[in-house]
Amino acid sequence: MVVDQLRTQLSDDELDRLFQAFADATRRDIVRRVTVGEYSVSGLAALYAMSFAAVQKHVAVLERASLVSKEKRGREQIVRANHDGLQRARRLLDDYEVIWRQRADRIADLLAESAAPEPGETQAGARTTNKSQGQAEGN
Amino acid sequence: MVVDQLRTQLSDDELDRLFQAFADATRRDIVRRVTVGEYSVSGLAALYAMSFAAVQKHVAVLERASLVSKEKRGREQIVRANHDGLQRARRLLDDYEVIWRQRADRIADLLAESAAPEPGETQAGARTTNKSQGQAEGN
DNA sequence: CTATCCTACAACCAAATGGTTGTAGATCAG
DNA sequence: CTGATCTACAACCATTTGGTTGTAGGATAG
Repeated sequence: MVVDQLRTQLSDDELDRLFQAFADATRRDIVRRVTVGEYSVSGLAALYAMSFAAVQKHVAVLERASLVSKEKRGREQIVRANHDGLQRARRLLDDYEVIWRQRADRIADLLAESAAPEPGETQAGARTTNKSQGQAEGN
Repeated sequence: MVVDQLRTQLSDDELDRLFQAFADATRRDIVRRVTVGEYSVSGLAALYAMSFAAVQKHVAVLERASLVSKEKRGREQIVRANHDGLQRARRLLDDYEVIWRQRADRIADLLAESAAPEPGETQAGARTTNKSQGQAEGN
């Protein structure tokens, strides 16, 4: 029951690409727009004060992050939202939320027990007491 | 009723910093860890195969994104999670979700009406019909 | 007091990012 | 066929990012 909150199974690279894709206002705007309607790449490019090639790159970033997909239609390339990517990002943040709440619960438990020094499984290991505390375990 | 889903009122810069902060596996790990327990900066540094200064920079990125905060305790600097930042990120993705669902609803409506060409408020404007479609409006 | 530990910060470097212009291939209109 | 449009991609540039090492200052242990 301890591994359940990380069910999403996204690789580090996928998450890097996902959040990196969101870390730009133009790209967030593109995502919002193609969520509402359909745009060609040039249709999107007309919306922003930058070159066509720049918007093309933004779309490419979103595509690598699985947040949008393109579909050729005649001579245009239609960009549409990929809802799965969005949901995966949400799920990760939800996982953090779950961890946060578990922590709150655990603190409540500790306060309830108040003094029952169950050895070997306390919340220790967090505070860096001093030397030789678990190295490189988490990378 | 159209502005309600963007109640979060986060500036573009804040959102940039927020998502940029999540766009690195080491930083995500730091957030996860300090959500569970308390770590000093050097305690965190001992966990990763990189220099103390590098971890220090990661923590600084998280701090500028309002995802963690530091508190001086003796000669150590304790890093702890800032739940608000996390919640703000979640809320933005939730907003996208709301927009997505509204779009689904609207498509359903259109399919229901099937043919009732209510002028001036159809879903057009999205497809880039051809020339002179709303430029620079969104930036 | 002295040595050690934790932190902060500057300087530097390679690679990635976000933008540009230019060139070239497809597709559509006439 | 010809011209206009939409796209893709290469090359280039400035800035940011993610890492390093080195120096210096404040807090603690002995």
